[in-house]
Amino acid sequence: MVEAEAINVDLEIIVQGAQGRSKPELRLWLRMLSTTKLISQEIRRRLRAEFGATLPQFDLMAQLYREKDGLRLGELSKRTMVTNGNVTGLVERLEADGYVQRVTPDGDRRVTVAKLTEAGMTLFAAMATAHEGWLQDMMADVDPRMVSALWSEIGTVKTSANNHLSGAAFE
Amino acid sequence: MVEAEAINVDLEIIVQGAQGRSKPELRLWLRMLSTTKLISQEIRRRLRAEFGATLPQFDLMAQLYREKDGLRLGELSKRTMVTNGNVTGLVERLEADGYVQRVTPDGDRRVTVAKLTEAGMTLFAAMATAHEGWLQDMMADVDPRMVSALWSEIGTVKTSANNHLSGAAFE
DNA sequence: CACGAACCTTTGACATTTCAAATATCTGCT
DNA sequence: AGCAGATATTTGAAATGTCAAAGGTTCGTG
Repeated sequence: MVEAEAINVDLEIIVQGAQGRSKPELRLWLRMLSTTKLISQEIRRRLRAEFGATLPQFDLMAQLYREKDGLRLGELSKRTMVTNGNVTGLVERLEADGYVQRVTPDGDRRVTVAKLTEAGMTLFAAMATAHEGWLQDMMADVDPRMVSALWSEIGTVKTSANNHLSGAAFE
Repeated sequence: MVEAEAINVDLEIIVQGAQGRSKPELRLWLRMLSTTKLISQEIRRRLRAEFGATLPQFDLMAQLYREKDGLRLGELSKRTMVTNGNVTGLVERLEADGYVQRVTPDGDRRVTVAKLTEAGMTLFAAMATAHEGWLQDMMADVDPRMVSALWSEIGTVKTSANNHLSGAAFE
């Protein structure tokens, strides 16, 4: 009944829109958005299926994994691009699951530092390996040179966007 | 105290990670993700500030805007890449606000078709114009040729990802 | 026509998300 | 010491998000 190819084609047409009369920047944006959504959802599915974890949890643990001494919640918030209040809940649940530990340093009692536990490190290491594989798999049909080129070009986009944020640039 | 440039640089370093030893596909993915997050958040802020609307609402209305006869909720779900259950609530709220109308066609009573109201069309038209401008603004520092190139290259990535989804490809 | 399979949407349980307001703590200045 | 302002986190309300299960409805076939 339903074939994979038909689905893919539909998705592309659907998200892009039947008409091609939009400005190039808009077209690019819509394609960036649908592509990251597509890949994100696949990663989400696999994280859930294979590790019982969510993508935000994975992201958060990734930051803690490379800072063995832990990070303040505010730092975590910036690095994961997630709001403060959100980090609170994420860390709470990860702590309940035993993957993260919270400590308030003596020097400054306003601060909470989150750190991976042993179990957290073990779990993350496994997830990270799988995660990297999934990405290589999903990008298998993209020429390595294109991967590099894209990395650099998207950097340009990012810088441009960063320089045109409403709150930034001056003040 | 806090300068915009410093923020931007930090963000880049932070999200990318201090070490550059990951596989190119992973690096590209992280950069795609952080860039779309950055732009999404800016669009979200502006939609909220200028129109009191949310990004998912905008996305949903965009689909309805180009299908004047309306769409079934299942279709909406596919096009917005959002789950069925989620669409239910989104449409409910938009209906409560008077921007969308729900109808069950006579032919098939399982189906619900969502349609923009007059107010919905008016609002969306205004948002769409602004939205397109924001994107041109945020991508102002990207060479038009690069915009085109990116559009096409990201298409390759998308196709590749689509062909390597867990559920797709065969069966 | 009846019944089981397929289809479409909703519901319910949770997790994530944002924003704004509230808490708590620290710092600098007088 | 003491207080205003800056910092850091939590909380609360509302929206969005997923998934799985439940509700209806329609369809094909016996």
